[in-house]
Formats: sequence, structure tokens, C-alpha cells
Amino acid sequence: MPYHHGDLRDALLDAAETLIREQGVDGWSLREASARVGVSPSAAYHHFKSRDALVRALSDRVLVRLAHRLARAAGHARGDSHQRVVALGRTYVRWALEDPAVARLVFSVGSSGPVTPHPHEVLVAELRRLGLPAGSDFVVWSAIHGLATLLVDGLMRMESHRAVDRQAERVVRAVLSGLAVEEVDAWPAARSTHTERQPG
Amino acid sequence: MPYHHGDLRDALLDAAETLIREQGVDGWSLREASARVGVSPSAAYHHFKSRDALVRALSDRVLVRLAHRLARAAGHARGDSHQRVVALGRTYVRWALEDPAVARLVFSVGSSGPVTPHPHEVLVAELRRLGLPAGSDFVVWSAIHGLATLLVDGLMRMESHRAVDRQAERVVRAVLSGLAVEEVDAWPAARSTHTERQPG
DNA sequence: TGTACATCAGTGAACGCGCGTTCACTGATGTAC
DNA sequence: TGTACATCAGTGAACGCGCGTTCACTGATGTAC
Repeated sequence: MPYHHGDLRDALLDAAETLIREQGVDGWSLREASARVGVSPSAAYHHFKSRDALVRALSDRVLVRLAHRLARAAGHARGDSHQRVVALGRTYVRWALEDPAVARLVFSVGSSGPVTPHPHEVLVAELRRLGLPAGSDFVVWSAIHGLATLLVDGLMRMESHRAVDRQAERVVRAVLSGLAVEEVDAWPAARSTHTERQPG
Repeated sequence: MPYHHGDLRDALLDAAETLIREQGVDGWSLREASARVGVSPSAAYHHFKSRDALVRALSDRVLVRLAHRLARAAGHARGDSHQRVVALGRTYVRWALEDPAVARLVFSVGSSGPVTPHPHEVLVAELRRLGLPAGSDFVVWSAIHGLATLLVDGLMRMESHRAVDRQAERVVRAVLSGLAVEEVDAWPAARSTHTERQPG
């Protein structure tokens, strides 16, 4: 075991992520993560200002990975014009269910400042392709995020992975159809964490 | 100060709720709640099996109150046929934003067994009035719950209360319009926590 | 190529903390006769 | 109406726990000359 670890920062993030996956959002500690990596608890402070800073860094890292996965899913989609957004929604929900504790972390922490790419950006890009006005993203995001959190938190339960996929599709299609029908005047001004954009 | 409190159970729930409101979901402890009530930490164990049991009882209590509030809001709604569901959505989101920490608790804990009335039941009843098929509730619930959680967790931000209300309305209207347009075959089977109902 | 030295990234002991839960107890209340 | 007694709902001290963070330190690395 060399005195210098080499990549302790990433190793700590990995350990924290694994512990969260195994023991839940609150089931990990700086001390336990350090122990897993084989390093003293104080070593972490050369890489993170505090426990909280580590959590935020982890959330950022997970968001970036998710954004890539979403973009890939949209890219592979085939079928009607809504199919790319359906793929996005399905992927978002699947991701949350595959790794519920980590998803809960990300949902509650968000990103600390700008993160690139950001899942929200990916969604915005897809809706622009459909010709939907700025602001639609917040409607679609709500719907799919709601499904994801209800499932992750156990407030809604579904029989099978297939059922989850179909429900994600239903939700996205319903919202997209509805957006096409509804009037577009007077969008409320909203912003997401990662950008200060103000949809008109 | 009499030796017997009289209604310690409720007093502890009140104290816990206040502490959560003041200090966040994890910012309270059995000990602190007991201290606020003016009782020793062990007294709580004559009323709750554990800290966790207290949390669940609190969540149940809050859910019942929310359900009443939702039903009242729907009852007061005037306007087109969708207006009652719009009122439901607006009330749900307002409630979450007024009391974000408590809402987070409820969202993460849910109900322990059957709770009457349950917010979900209220929604189901309203959608039935509209002639929407069983299962629509899970689509509408997703959308409105998503908006609520995104706002509560700070992932989405809105300028004003008015903007929040309008966004809630947009989301509900988009989903209802979409549900009217979409095909109704092959609804995924889903259940919510408080009931074992299986929408066809 | 070798050496002096600054900087970086670890160690490990200690800090104070508040927590949930248990236990043997006791004061207050209610019930049977 | 009074008394004996079971039950209920408190007390308070103690338990063991793991936590985040700090501190003075030291071993390893890299750089200047």
C-alpha cells in the first residue's frame, strides 16, 4: 500500500456511491468511506472541504453520467417524432429505479452550480427539435420526474419493469399531446438549478 | 406541571412536526421533541415503539390533513370541468411549498398502511367525475407530484406564488388534454401505498 | 546527476457531540368490593 | 364512602455508538540549481 493513493478523490466518491447504494442515502459516513478506501478519516479533508462538499461533488458526477445516458437513449430512438422524448423519459425512470438511493441523493441535492452536460439540457434540446416552445420542458420534466420519485419512494408500485416502461411512455405521450393542444400564452417564468435561463 | 401529561402522544407529534418545519427533515430527534414538550426522552416509548414509528404516525396525520384540504379545494372550484382537478394540483403544490420540510418527510415516508381519507383517493374521485378511466390518476399524480418535488427540492425555481399556481394549472391542463387524446388500451397495472387497487 | 528544500497527501489520536434505547423506579389514576 | 391494589404514564441515569472535524505530525514527491 503506497503512502500516496494516487486518486483518492475519485476513490472516495466511488466508495460513498457504493455505500449509498448498499445502505441508503443516509447510510454512509465520511469515516466509513475512508475506511473502505483504506485511508484515515482525515485524509478526505485534503480533497473536500467537508462531508457536504463530497456529497455535492458526487451528485454532480452522477448528473453528468445521467445526461450522457439520456442523450444516448434519445439518439437510439426509432419511431414517431415523440419517440425520442419517450426514450428520455423511460431512461430517466429506469435509471432512478436501478439505483434508487443514489437517485434520491441526486434529487435532493441537485447540482452545485453548472454541470455539463446536464440532464435538463438534454431534455430542452429534444423538445426544441419538436418545435415546442421554451417552458414546455418544465411540464415534461415535472411529469417524468414525478413518476420517477413516486416509484423510487415507494409511493407508487408497479408489477414489472415492462409496466414501468409503459407507464413512462404513457406519461410522456399524454403530456406531449396535451402541450400540442393547450394555449401557449403566459408561460410562468421558471429556472432550473443548473442555469439561469428564463423561458419567455 | 402535572405528572401525567394528558395527551403526550399528540404533543410529541406536534413537537416533531414543528422541529422538522424549523430545522429540516433530519433536524429533529426524539430527545429534542421530548425536551420541547417538557418530558423525559424515555416517556415517548410509552406511546411509540421507536423513533421510526413516530415518524410514520406523523406522516399519516399530515396525509389525512392534506386529503381534507384537497377535497375542500376541489369543492370550492368554479369554472370548466377541469377546474376541480386544477384546484387539486394547485393545492397540492402550494401545500408542499408552504411546508417543504414536512412535505419532504411525507413524500419519503408515505403512509403506514391505510389512511382515510388519502390524497390519492381524492384525486381518483375527481378523475372519475370527469369520466377518465382508472389509471389516469397515476398519470396526473405523477405530473403534479413531479412539479411539487422539483420545487420543494430546489431543482426548479419560480419567481412568485402566482407563477407556481399558473405552472400547476398548465401541468394539470396539459395532462388532462393529453389523456383525452391518447389511446386508453393497455394501462400498466399500478398500485399506490394506501390501497391494493389494481387499475384495469 | 546530485542535492536542498518546498509542497503535497497522507497518519493517528483526540475533541465534543447528540443520539436512540434500556432499565429499574415511582407517582398518579382508576376500579372492585 | 373508604380502602386495596393493579395499571398506566411518567422519571432519570446510564448504555454504547459512530459521527464530523481539528491538529500537529511525517513520509513521499517534484522542482530549482
